[in-house]
Amino acid sequence: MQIITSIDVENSINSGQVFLWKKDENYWYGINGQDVLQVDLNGNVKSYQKLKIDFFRKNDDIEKIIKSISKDKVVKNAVKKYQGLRITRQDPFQCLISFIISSNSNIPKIKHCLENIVQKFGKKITFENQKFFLFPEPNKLAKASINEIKKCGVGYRATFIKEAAKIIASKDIKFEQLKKCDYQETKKIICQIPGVGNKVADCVMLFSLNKLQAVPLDRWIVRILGKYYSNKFEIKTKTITEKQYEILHEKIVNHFGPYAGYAQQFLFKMERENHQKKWL
DNA sequence: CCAAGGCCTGAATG
DNA sequence: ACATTCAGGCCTT
Repeated sequence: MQIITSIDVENSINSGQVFLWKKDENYWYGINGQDVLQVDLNGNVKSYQKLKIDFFRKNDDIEKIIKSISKDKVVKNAVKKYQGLRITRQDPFQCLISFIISSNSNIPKIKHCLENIVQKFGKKITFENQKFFLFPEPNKLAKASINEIKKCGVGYRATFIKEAAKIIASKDIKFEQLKKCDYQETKKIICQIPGVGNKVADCVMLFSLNKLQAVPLDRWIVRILGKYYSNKFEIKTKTITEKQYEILHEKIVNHFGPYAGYAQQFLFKMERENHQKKWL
């Protein structure tokens, strides 16, 4: 099989990983913490803060990863069809808040809420002749009132957001430290944050803390496993308990290997496209 | 350890 | 129209 190592920005942005992104004729623009990224169609990134960040994980050995996860026909097809789809390396705080908001919600609404949050609490800047709002720093959301946060449309998640921001602002949890910890240890720590359960934790770990074996098991992935992998991973109930989540994840990593998170992203993309679900 | 119910909100369904 | 249902879950009982 021929593995193409270039990046498909469109597929990567439109795969449920990020929300504060928009496109004009030539570029994608995205908010990433205190930074704004301008990305051309080849995945070349220009940073507002002039940082050299590897947002699309170009430094990953994608050829090795694709080979590693290509364990069955289903992923192989997804990988082939959505070539160039990459896992992103996001600002952890923004990623955390984004996925706390994501729970029991959907992409258009998550995007809407996050846009309200950056407008209300983020710093306004100009980059490439356009106005952007940066993502608010933890301290800013930690000090905000629950009601102010609620006005962004996040509902009961407002308390989670404030408490999460307080934990990060106070440095009780340090993302830079978590990047050095292993999967299990990291998960145990971030699940202590209110509004963060198994699924949200896996999103934060996969998309911002370099844990490529993290596999967010949302409704879609559970559905996919039931549909294409019923012989390998049997799922009896509609909603899976914490224990079942743990066991299932173990089986998945057993099957797909240490880059299982990549496999998950390809499968997720495939099934959502098949069902013509909306992206950004 | 598991099951059930509640939760903000808005778009989609009937 | 208007009421239900549902959506990238989590938390409490």
